[in-house]
Amino acid sequence: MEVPQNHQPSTSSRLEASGNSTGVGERQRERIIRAATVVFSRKGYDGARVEELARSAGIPKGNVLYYFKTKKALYRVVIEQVLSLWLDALGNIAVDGNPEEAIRQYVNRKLALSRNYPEASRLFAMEVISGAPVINDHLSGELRLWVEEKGEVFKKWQQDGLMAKIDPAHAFFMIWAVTQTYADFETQIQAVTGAKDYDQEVYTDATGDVVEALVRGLGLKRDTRAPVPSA
Amino acid sequence: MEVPQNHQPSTSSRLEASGNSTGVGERQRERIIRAATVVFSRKGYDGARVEELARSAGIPKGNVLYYFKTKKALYRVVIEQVLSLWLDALGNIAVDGNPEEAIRQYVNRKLALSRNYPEASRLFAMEVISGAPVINDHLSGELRLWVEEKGEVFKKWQQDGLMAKIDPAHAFFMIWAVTQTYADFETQIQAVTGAKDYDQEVYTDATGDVVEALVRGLGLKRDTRAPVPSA
DNA sequence: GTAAAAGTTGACCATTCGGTCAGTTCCGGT
DNA sequence: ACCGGAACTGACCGAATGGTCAACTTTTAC
Repeated sequence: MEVPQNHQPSTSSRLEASGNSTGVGERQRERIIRAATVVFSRKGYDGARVEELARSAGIPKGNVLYYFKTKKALYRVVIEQVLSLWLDALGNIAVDGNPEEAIRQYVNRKLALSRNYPEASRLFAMEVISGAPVINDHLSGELRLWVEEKGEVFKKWQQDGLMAKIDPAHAFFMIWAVTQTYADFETQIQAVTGAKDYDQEVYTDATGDVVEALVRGLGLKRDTRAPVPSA
Repeated sequence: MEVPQNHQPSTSSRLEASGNSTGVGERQRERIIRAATVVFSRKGYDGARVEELARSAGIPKGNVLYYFKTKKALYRVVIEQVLSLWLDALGNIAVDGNPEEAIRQYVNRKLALSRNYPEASRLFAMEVISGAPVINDHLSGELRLWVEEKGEVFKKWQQDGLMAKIDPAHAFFMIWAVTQTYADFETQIQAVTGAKDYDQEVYTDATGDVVEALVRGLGLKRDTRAPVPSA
C-alpha cells in the first residue's frame, strides 16, 4: 500500500485561461473516472481489469495509463470523488426547523442519492466492507465530527421530547443503512420484488413507506411551539 | 462462468462409519472453508489469492487445491454455506404469536447473526453488490418465496391493525438493512463511534435502540385479543 | 507555418497468479 | 511388516495482467 503520486497531465500549463474545465484532456479524464466508477463498483478494485476500465471508457488501455499512472491511483481518485459526494450529501440537517420535517427531508435526499448514483453507493460500500483501506481517515475524521455535531442537535430534540431517546449515532446508522440498501442490495431487492423497472417501481414504494417508517421509528415530532412559517 | 465440479476427496470411501464428520481430511476441508470465508469477506473473490487462502488456513497452497479443484469451486462452497446460514436465520417468524414480539425476536436473531458471523454477512453483501453472480437463483427463488409467504402474514397483521401499512417486502428490506449494517459497515461504525470493543459496546446499544426503533417504525402492536400465555 | 507540447496507440515486458504434477509421507487394514 | 490409497508438498508452467515505451498524431502557442 504505497502512495502513488498522481500524474495529472494537463491542468498544469494553462490553468489561468478558460476557468475550470480545461478543454481537451480534461474531458477524457472525467470520462475515465465516470467509466471506472461503474466498473469498480461491480468488480471491486482487484476484479476490475485495466483493459476493461479502458474499454468501458471507449479508449485503449495505454491511454488510461497516460492519465492515471497506475490503476491504484485511478481508484484513489474515483473513491475520493465518491466519498465527497457522500459527505456533501450529508449536507446540513436543518437544525432550527421542526425535527420531523428535517429528517424527512434528509432521508429523502439520501434516498435520491441512492437512486441517482447507485454505483457510487455500491463502491463506497465495497470500500468500507473491505476495511476502508483508502478512506479510513476520512471516516474517523470528518465523518465522525459531523456525526458528533449533528448528534448534539438530536440530543436537544430528545430533551424537548421531539425525538425518541436513541443514541444519535445509531439513528444515523439506521438511516444510512435503510437508504443505501436500495442501491447496494439492488440485485437482491430486484430478485425478491421481481420489479421490471427497478428505479421506478421500487423507489416509489420506498420513498413512501420507508420515510414514514423511519420518522415513526425515530419518534420524530413536529415542533408545536414554533409552527412552520407556511413554507 | 462455468460450473466447476467439486473434488470432494474423502467422504467417499468410508461413509457408513463414524456418522458425520469423517475424521482425517474432512477437518481440513472445513478448516479451509472457515479460513476462506474470512479472507474472501475482506478481499472479495478476485482480491483473495489462493496462496493467501492457504496461508490463512495454515497449509501450503497445493494442499488447498487438493481439496478444492479450483479457487472458484472453493468460493462457491463458501458462499453457498454462507447463504444457507442466511436463509436458515430467516427461520420461522412466529405467525400466531403477537406481531410485536415476533418481530422483536426476529430482529434480535438477525442482530445476533451479524454479531456472531460478521464475515458471513460481509461476504454475502459483497456477492450481492457484485450482482450476485453465484446466488442470484437462490434470491429470486427460495428467498422470494419466503418473502411472499411471510408477506401474507404481515398483510394479515395490517388488516388487524397490528402493523403499519407498509409494503411487506420493504419491511423486510428495512430490517435486513439495519441489522446487517452492523456487520457490513463495521469499519465505518467503528470509526464514527471510536468504540474500543466493537462487539461489546456497539451491539449493546444497537440491540436496545435499534430493536425499539424498528418495532415502532413498523407500527407493531401486541395482539390484545389473545394475550400472551405469560411466557 | 512551425516547433514544442499534449495526447494517442499498440507492441512489448516482467511479474504474478491459478493450477498441474511427480514424488513423498502418512495411516489404516490385514 | 507391508500394502494401498489418501493426504501432502514444492517445483514448475502457461496465461493473464499491470505497466512501460517508442513511435506517431493532434493541438497549442507564437
